[in-house]
Amino acid sequence: MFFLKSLPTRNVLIEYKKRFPNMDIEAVESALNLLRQASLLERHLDAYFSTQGLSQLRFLILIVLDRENRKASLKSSDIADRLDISRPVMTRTIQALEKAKAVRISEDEFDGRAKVVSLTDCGRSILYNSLPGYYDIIRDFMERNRDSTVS
Amino acid sequence: MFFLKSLPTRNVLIEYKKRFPNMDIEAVESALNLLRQASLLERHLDAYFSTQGLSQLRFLILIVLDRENRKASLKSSDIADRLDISRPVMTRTIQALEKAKAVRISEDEFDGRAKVVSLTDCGRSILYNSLPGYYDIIRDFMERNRDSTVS
DNA sequence: TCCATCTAGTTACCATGATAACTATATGGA
DNA sequence: TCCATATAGTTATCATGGTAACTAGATGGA
Repeated sequence: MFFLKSLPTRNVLIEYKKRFPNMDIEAVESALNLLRQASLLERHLDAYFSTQGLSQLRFLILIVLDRENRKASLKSSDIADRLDISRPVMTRTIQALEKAKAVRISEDEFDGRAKVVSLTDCGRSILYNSLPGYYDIIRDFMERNRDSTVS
Repeated sequence: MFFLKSLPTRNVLIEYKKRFPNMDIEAVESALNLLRQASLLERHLDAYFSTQGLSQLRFLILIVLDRENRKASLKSSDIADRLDISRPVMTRTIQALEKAKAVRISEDEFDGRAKVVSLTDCGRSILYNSLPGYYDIIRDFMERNRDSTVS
């Protein structure tokens, strides 16, 4: 989350550059724009997900499972790796998803330490019901922000 | 924070579009790229800020104060508005900054409810010491990612 | 084979965002 | 003037990210 409603004007950046000459004005402008845009989009998505009983991460877990579930169930740690997220967060989140009947957690038959996660029919409907709204938010957001874009 | 290390390929998106025709493939690609890039940059910045005894938000508060402190001290709620952040978070964060001697909190002379926040010399040095490293991270990041850019 | 080391998952705890509900003060219309 | 309502800040609590340290199981070289 990055906030700063009104980004610094170019003049302000030029002032800072006088004192900190290693600053790259274009890079800073693009970076702040990137951070701000992404934070706004994340807020829209988070608000939407919470109406669906989901969160960013829960949604992504369902997406990953839907994408690769047919070949085999995924180990919890594989999902964590793919999502670039810590294992404790993974544990907590898949337990919440299991409680919501969206995933099934079972023992791995080859590795006694591992758990495998698979999507339930219920989980798949939650995901598929949420996707149209998700795509609408993205389309509207990208449309509205086509101009204030990141280089 | 948006994770998903490897974004969906175009083929995967095309598959989803068959089922969810309201999806705009270009928009989804751009949006996921935007979210991923911003999350990576935020991670770099957060890691850097924590070496400086700062956080994103503490840094931004110092920046806002530095930018506008000369004309008058800022009310806590004005900063919260500018940073688009909730007041409880503001309360907690300026109290932490006060404890670190980076800001001074005093009563507003016109409004008995309000508090005004101003940058201390110590706070200004913390900020100015952190800026060169901050600009370096941004420059390097934007350089490395000039190609994988957001439309 | 056996032990050192690695890995999967969990637990405990911290950081930092949010909202709801509270207190104290300000403000404006009857 | 006085009271209803609005606003500033705080407190309590939740959500969701992280790391450190733990348990249990896997693995590979002496």
